[in-house]
Amino acid sequence: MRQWSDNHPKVKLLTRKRAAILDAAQEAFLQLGYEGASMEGIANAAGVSIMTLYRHAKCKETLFAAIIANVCDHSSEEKQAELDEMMRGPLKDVLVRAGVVFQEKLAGPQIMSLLRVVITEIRRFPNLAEAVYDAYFVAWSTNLDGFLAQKDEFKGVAPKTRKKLCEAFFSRLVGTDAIRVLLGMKGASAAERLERARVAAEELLAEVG
Amino acid sequence: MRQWSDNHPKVKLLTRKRAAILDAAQEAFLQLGYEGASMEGIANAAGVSIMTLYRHAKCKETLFAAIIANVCDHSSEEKQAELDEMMRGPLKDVLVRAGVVFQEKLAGPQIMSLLRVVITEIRRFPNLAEAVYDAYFVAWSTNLDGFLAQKDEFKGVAPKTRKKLCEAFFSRLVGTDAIRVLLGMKGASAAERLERARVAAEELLAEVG
DNA sequence: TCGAAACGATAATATAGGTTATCGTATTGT
DNA sequence: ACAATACGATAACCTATATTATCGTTTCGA
Repeated sequence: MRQWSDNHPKVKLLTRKRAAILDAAQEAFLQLGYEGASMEGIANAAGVSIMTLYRHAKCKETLFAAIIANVCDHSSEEKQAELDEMMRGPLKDVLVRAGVVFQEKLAGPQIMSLLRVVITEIRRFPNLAEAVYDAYFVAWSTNLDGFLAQKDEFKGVAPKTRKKLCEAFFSRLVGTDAIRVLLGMKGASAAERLERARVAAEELLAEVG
Repeated sequence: MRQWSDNHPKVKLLTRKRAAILDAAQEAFLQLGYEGASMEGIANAAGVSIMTLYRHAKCKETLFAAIIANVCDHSSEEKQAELDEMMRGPLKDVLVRAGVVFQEKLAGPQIMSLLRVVITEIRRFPNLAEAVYDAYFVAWSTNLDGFLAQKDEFKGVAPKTRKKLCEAFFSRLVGTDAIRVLLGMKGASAAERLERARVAAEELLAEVG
């Protein structure tokens, strides 16, 4: 049987054991980190023996890399579906809504766990960092850029400028709140996030009259 | 001889061995993280034997906690000195200058290493996170607040409002740049940081006419 | 100078966890 | 049903590293 390191980009779930291992490993790595998660613990959580775990995954490192890559891919895919529903209504409402959701997701356990574990392991897995950044921050910016490109208000804006505006929009929404949540402290309130999104939206729209 | 866990707040450097251990431990922990740094490695780097290391530090955990606390204290102290020189000239210039320095220090190796290691170890050392946040972000905000309190432009501003404005000022300067640097990616350019500081300064000053 | 305290070298202890080997059983596809 | 493959249980191996014990030597203050 082929191992995950052989078919790198897409991890196929051939059997239910494979899926169980994938789930358990993802849970363990995101929850406990690379060093904190043990192969034995992952095997137990998946309901398989250690040997079965090793028959599917070459070693801990490749398993970890496959899991993180998989989480990034999955994150990008499901974002696309959400965005279609989010991008309806008046332009400013869309921006504010997107800004709030962006902040909530960023402070949520999924992305935060991902950021923490990848930040911790930049030495061991230098290439994963950019993948995670792309999967969240670049993805949001790119999606908003594609949306704005179809709006009349942005007909006269150069693509490069439009891209910069999108990046600045989301960059403005990070703030010390992201640091606070990364440090395990309580994040901003819903009201604060809404207000921040409003200001960022107004700032963006001010650029196009 | 007393150990560091006995006199918690201030770690006195009684002997040159103590200082060497403190330096080596700080270097190792910030560079390699808590798990990545070994007691043997610290002892070697300090030029002492492992036994001497253990005679000064009760265990690895207390050593780590003492080091991080010490770094936070030292960081706050030296910030005060820099600020006195920074806070001269026209108000807007001061704000822009402070904004740029804040961003540069934040993206610098000192603070970034500190953030990374504390983010990694929030489970084991839950109380250190807030100490680090206070030592950098709260300290900057508090210092700016104290400075603005003496300015005529802020005579009519309520202290609570002024405090919020300071927090918002620095929060605006974090952005995705901080995440990028935490992930080991290249940060913003000097020009981008200057421009961001300018906008944040204008936004702050707009609140007081 | 003298005795107490600090120091160094070394070894031993203890634990944790990644990885592999073996061998017998269960599952599965044809 | 049968052969190939997957699976499980167990043990063993190996490494790294925190921590302690011992004992002889050095340093330093009174």
